Amino acid sequence: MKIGELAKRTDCTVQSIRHYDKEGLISASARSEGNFRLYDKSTVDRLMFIKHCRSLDLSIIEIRQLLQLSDSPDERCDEINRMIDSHVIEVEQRINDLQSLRKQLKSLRNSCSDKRTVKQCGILSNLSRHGNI
Amino acid sequence: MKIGELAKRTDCTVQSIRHYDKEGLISASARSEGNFRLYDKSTVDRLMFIKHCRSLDLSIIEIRQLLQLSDSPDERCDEINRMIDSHVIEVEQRINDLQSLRKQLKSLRNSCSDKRTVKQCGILSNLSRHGNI
DNA sequence: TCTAAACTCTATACTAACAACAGAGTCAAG
DNA sequence: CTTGACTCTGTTGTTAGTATAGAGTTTAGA
Repeated sequence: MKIGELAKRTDCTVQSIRHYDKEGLISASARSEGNFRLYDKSTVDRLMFIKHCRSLDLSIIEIRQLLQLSDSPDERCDEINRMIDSHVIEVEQRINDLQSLRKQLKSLRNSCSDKRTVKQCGILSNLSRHGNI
Repeated sequence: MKIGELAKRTDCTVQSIRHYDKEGLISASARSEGNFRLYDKSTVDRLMFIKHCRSLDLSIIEIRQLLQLSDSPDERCDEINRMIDSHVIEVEQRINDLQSLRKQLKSLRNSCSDKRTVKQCGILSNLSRHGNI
């Protein structure tokens, strides 16, 4: 099948498929006479796997590792577990950062009511606490 | 003062100051004979303001708007309030997304114990639920 | 006065994961 | 045999810087 059909079947854009191709996550089983990428249907599964991983925000590098690991079915899967563990930690760190950011923004927002002028704006004056901008 | 001193006083890197300069957030009051940027001390405050905004994850575009607004002290500050409001909403959206992501990753992680092989790995098999990769 | 170190300049490439083109070529239906 | 849909490669843009390269400037000490 050509790239357009693969895109439809997996609900990916053609561009992102080409991107994954260039990054080596998938590869065309052949090229047509006119140089079109030809994929076989196993690529649909592979691409769904990639999509699933991306939806979990795994990076292309991490996905490449997973795909490589799946080629060594008899090795221990510690690496996979570790990858997910460290990913969870990263996500939790980002959540914490954002929650603290949210707090700061909320308190900043509370320092001004609507219907003031820029000159009186509590937000602006808080943002420039130590001097005139 | 030259860019190095400004960097020290504000705890910014020289590069990022040049970046803000290029983006029009600050500007050198003059250039030395040898083409070095010369800043006056009001720039310290302006740069601290910018740093503060960046620490709240406001974009350079938003900061530029704030700086422009501060030049019109008698206008209403609605825009500023709205900017912060929408920023809070964005942050909250990102937090929600990440929390759902965290849940998925946790449950994925629970599908595999350490000390299995890749072939038996619950994580990998979950990631490729609908076919072989 | 000379020189070496420290500083600064511009310009470019790099980061992640694509999206959005341009300009060209290919293919299928009518 | 043409037209429209599809595909190709390559380039640029996104964010907010960081990290160079290679050149020029300034300052302190000998």
